[in-house]
This record gives sequence, C-alpha cells and structure tokens, in this order.
Amino acid sequence: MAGVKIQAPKGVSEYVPPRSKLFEFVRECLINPARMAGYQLMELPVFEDTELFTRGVGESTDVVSKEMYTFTDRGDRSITLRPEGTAGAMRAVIEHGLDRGQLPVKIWYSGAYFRAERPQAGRYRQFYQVGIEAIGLDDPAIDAEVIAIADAGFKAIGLKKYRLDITSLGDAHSRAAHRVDLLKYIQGLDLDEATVARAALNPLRLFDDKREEMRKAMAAAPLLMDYLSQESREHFEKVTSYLDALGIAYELNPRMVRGLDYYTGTTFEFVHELLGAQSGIGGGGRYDGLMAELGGQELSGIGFGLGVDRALLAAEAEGVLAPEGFLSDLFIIPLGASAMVKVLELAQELRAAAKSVEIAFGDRSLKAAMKAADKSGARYVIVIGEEELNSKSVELKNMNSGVSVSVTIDSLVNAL
RNA sequence: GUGGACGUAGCUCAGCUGGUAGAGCACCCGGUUGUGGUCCGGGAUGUCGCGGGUUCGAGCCCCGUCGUUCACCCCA
Repeated sequence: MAGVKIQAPKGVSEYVPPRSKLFEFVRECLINPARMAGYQLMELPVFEDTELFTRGVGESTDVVSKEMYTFTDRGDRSITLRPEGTAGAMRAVIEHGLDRGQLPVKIWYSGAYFRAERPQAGRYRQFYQVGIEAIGLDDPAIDAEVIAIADAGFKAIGLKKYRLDITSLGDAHSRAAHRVDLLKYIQGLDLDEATVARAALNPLRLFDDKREEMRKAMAAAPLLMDYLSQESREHFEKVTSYLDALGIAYELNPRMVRGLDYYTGTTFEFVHELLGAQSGIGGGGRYDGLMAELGGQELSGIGFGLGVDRALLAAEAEGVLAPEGFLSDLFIIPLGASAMVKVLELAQELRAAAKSVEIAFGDRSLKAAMKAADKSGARYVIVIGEEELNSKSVELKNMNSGVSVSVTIDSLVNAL
C-alpha cells in the first residue's frame, strides 16, 4: 500500500533536533556582529532572473557555467536558484534605489543557497550562508571592519582553529598587466588539456591546483601582488595595518584564488584546520565594478559570505556545544484533566513574561512526565494537581540540585 | 562531471566458508499512595536501500539503480 519512500533530494543539508539547536546558535553568532555594527536586514528571494548571475558572477566561473539550478517558469522566463548572495543583494539595492540614498549602504542577510555540485563533506546542494555588504565606500577601514565582523562571528561560536588568508587582486590595470605575464609563464608549462582549458578561462585558477606537480610548476609564476598599482598597494597596506591594530591575525596569501569573477582589491578567506577538503568557512572581498555592471551607480562595495553549515561542522570538530540558554526555564506537569486549563493559562502568562515553559501533554504517568522533564533539560519543574489548585502554591523543584521549595503560583515569575 | 568506499531496527554496528536476522544505546511499561537522573524486570521495532540475476535456498555472490561518504574539480 505504502508507496516508495520519499527522501530528501540529493545533497541537501538539513538540521533536525537535537543538532538544529547548534545550527541555530552558530547562525546567530554569525549574524549578531553585523547587527552590532549597524548593518540592516535584507530579506531576498531565493530565485532570480538567470541573467543576474551570468552577468554578475561571471560566465567563466564554474558556479555559473555548471553549478546553477536553472529552469524555465510558466511565463517562459529563465529562473535560477541563487548560487550566492552578493549579486541578488546588489540587484535589490539598485531596484529599491538604496544606492541613491545615504552611503554606505550596510546590509546583512541569511538564507539558503543552491549549487548543483557533487555532494561532499561540507559541500551541499542546498546550504546556508550569512552575508553582509557595505556599498559605496572606498575607505580601507571598511575592509577591515567587514573582516573583523566575520572574525567576531567565528570567535563568538568559540572557534579557534582557523586562519584568515588575505590578499589583494588590485584594480583592473594591475590585473591586466599581471595576466599578460602569467599567461606567458603558463604557456611555457607542459599542461594537460583540462588544465589548459581552465587557464584559458581564468589563469589565476592554476594557483589553486592541489596536485603536487602543479604546485611545483606554479612555484615560480608571477604573483599578482607584485603588479599592484601604487593606489592598490596603499589601500591594501592600510587594510592590513588596521587588522594589526585590531589584533586580528592574518596570513598574506598571494596565491589565494576566489571563484567569483566580480572580486577586485582586498579579498579574504577564512579556512578551518579540521575540516577536510572543503575547509573554507567564509570568504569575501571587494567588488568595485559590480554595481555598475548590474546597472546601478558606480559604487564600490565589499562583503562576505560565511558558511553556516561549515561553521557548524567546524564547531563540532572543535567540540563546541550549544549553550544552555537554549533550554527551557520551567516544565509543568498537569495532574488530572481539571489541572490542564490552569496549566495552559499559567504557561501563557509566564511565556508572556519571557520565561520559556514546556508542558507535559498526554495522559501519562507522573514518572513518565518527570522523565520527560529531565530530558527536556528544563531548569525547574512543577506539578499542578488538585492540591496545588486548592492551595495556590506549588513545589518548585530545581532539576539540577533536586531541591524543591514551596512558592505561590502568583510569585512563580519572580522565582524563575 | 570523474574516481574509490559504503548502504542490516530511531542511532551505532555485529552477522562465521550463502540456509529465511542479533547486540548496545535510545524508546515504551512496570518495581503499589503525586516527583526525574542510578539500578532491576518486562516490551515493541526491521519489505537486511530498491530492482533484477545466479542458486534447492542470498543480508551475505553478480548486474543495475538510488542514496550516503571520501577525494578530484570547485567552493560556503
């Protein structure tokens, strides 16, 4: 009778209790620093016009050329499930004219993203990110702040075993000059077909090849850092000096490669030590041409995307537990049908007073209800039956110490 | 997209050279009157991922498929 079992689509990440508690904690940690710095929420669609990504992210990127979930809707429009957040955020900023108001525009967002890749540890087809964008400011101090906000998020989670890689991709002139020399260098190498194809799309990608022989082959390749214009170099030096002042450790990594075409200038990546092949827990950088490319004002911008799934994996690898603040304050056990009404009322009242309350539902034995109270992790438990309804007082039991004290029902709020 | 490993109760796994399945944990009930965590007793649970093949007979062998996982590619 029962049909074939329906499973979640391949490679999606989903979180159910008890692990979802840690997910909630991790995501909150990553969002909060942005709020504390005056960034405001932007709630965006998960699907967009396909062209937004081909134009914004770049057709030469793997993300766009082979990892997008694209479909045609009923109006014959080409729609794509967002593979990243920045392009959509820029589109919304332009569409709502935020770029014509006070600058910088500082926003944060969080949600699901989609990439049709082969799943792997820390790599999912639907995954979660927290991102921020600061638009309309060239000040290197904002670069440092953006990086500091990401770092604060990881620290809030309790992560320790990660490092920050940072580099500068310079401006268009710097990159063009470097590209000529890099291509010349690459032509002198004996490469396989696939690698030649990659080099044609974006020669910088070869710096990221994990194969030992390629690492050796690229060891003497010209570095973009050596081609930076005076202006780019000064900007970058200020960014790093600010990070020094903030006590944020970083590693200059001139071979760092980012997968999205819009990056310019300062770029960075947070890498966790315990994560395996998919070790990047967050990354970002400047995208000084993106706004104009998408039809907006000629404004520079900088932002990041932090991987909630990977940060969670990192937290687990480091033994971080969800804090106790996620447990209930009180667990109420009604005894007998007449007590339930009072219990529902009481719970409503206490919750309105910001106390978290759980109720033992169902007609189960007191012993079973106590066990449920124990497992819920609630701090206190009370039983409400005939006696309590008459006396208007309850035994407030501390589940940790096992000690209980008698308090009136009216004074419960204060006792918790 | 390419390559390797794996797929047995909710979870972690065992299952000898093929003879129609087991453990631990979790879960439920109980250990006499309304208070959990330990202990004791009892209990439910599986189309052995799915489909096909070989065989008298397959969880164990073969093929396919779906999924998981690890790496490459790529990236959060």
